[in-house]
Amino acid sequence: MPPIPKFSKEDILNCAYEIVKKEGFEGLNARKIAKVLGCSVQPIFHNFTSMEELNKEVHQLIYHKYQEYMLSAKEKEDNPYKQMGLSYIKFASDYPEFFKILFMQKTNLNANDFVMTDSIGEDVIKTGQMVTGLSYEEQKKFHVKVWIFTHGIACLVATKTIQFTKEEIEELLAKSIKEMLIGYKKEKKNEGK
Amino acid sequence: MPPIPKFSKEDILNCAYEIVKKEGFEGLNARKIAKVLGCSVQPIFHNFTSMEELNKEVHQLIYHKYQEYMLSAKEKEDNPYKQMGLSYIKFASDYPEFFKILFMQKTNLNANDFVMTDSIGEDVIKTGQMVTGLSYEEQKKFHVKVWIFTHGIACLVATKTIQFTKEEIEELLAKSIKEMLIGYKKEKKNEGK
DNA sequence: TTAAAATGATAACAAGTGATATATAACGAA
DNA sequence: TTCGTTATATATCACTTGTTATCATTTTAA
Repeated sequence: MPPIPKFSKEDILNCAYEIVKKEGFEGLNARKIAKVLGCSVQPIFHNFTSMEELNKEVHQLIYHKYQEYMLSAKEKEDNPYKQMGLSYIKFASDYPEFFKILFMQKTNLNANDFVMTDSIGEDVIKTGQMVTGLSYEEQKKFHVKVWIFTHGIACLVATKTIQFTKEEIEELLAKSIKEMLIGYKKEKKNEGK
Repeated sequence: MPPIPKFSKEDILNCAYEIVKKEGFEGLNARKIAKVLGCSVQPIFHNFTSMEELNKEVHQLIYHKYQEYMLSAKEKEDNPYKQMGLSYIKFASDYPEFFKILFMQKTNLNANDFVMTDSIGEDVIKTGQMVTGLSYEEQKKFHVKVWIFTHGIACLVATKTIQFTKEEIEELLAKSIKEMLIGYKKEKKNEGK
């Protein structure tokens, strides 16, 4: 009995997602979605009870995109630990607005979602151990330092403060981690004395 | 002939500064300033041609506050290079909203203001050399890595993703830089071979 | 063909914000 | 004291954005 919908919930979500990708949530509002889709605001408020609800669903899409990047890295044959850092930075480079939303605008909330927390699962530490040869506890400590460094690069990339090529970043990260590991081991040895 | 002004330009600027300190520019508008000062919006638009102009002046105050932190570090007797990193992080901790405004929200503009650029003056490199004993060119390269790490911590502090004590941060930074330096030197030696 | 159902367009309301027109009052020079 | 100057309050306009009321239209079961 009802007419065939012209604008599905998915259409609207995708449209909103693209807007946020370019302009962040600041650039998102009901009328802009409508304009891009070529409709009125009605289909939006038909499919979502409020803009807040729509924002939440877009936020989930963004988080899924992030997870996609990190999962693909984890599954790589060649040094998945290193790949995760590179993926984190690549995400910041490919989707700077998303990166800012997820990791640069929080104040208190969602501490659980942080890369440090959600990437520090047993498997990540073990993956790291394969590279470093450190004990589990040592790897945990070292991991924090590596992630701080990686996060630093990613933040600079997301804000376009530095504009390194993929190759430059790869070299910078690889070299730095290597050096950090050498220093870490050396200092550990000294402590033992 | 004119009545004595009740609300000076300075009053208004200070009030705006305090609001931005707590809530960022998102929380700043003419009516809120007026409410806090206990006046109408007239004194504001009397002293400033537009909110945009007021925002710019607040932005300058914020940048001055940042410079204050960095200058005080530079002047310290004890390891000014290390103090600069700590000051950068302390600024992020004391004024998270200011830090976000200056270093976490840029897209293209103000690349000149970046810590990497404006802290990489000759004196900073030389200050660093006193600690590391590296050559000028080497110190420059090493400096970038140290600042990326420092920036990483500062970003995490500003977003309250990590809530380390001053002592924990001091130890983390000092240890990490020490390790990075050891690794850097070691790798340099290997390259020489 | 008709009617129920609900999609979508139009228009409008409400709240928030920048900005301004107007009136008032304070202040000091004359 | 009077008057010109101008700081301030009040009220208002303009615009943006979330949201909704109203109505026309579409679609299909009967």
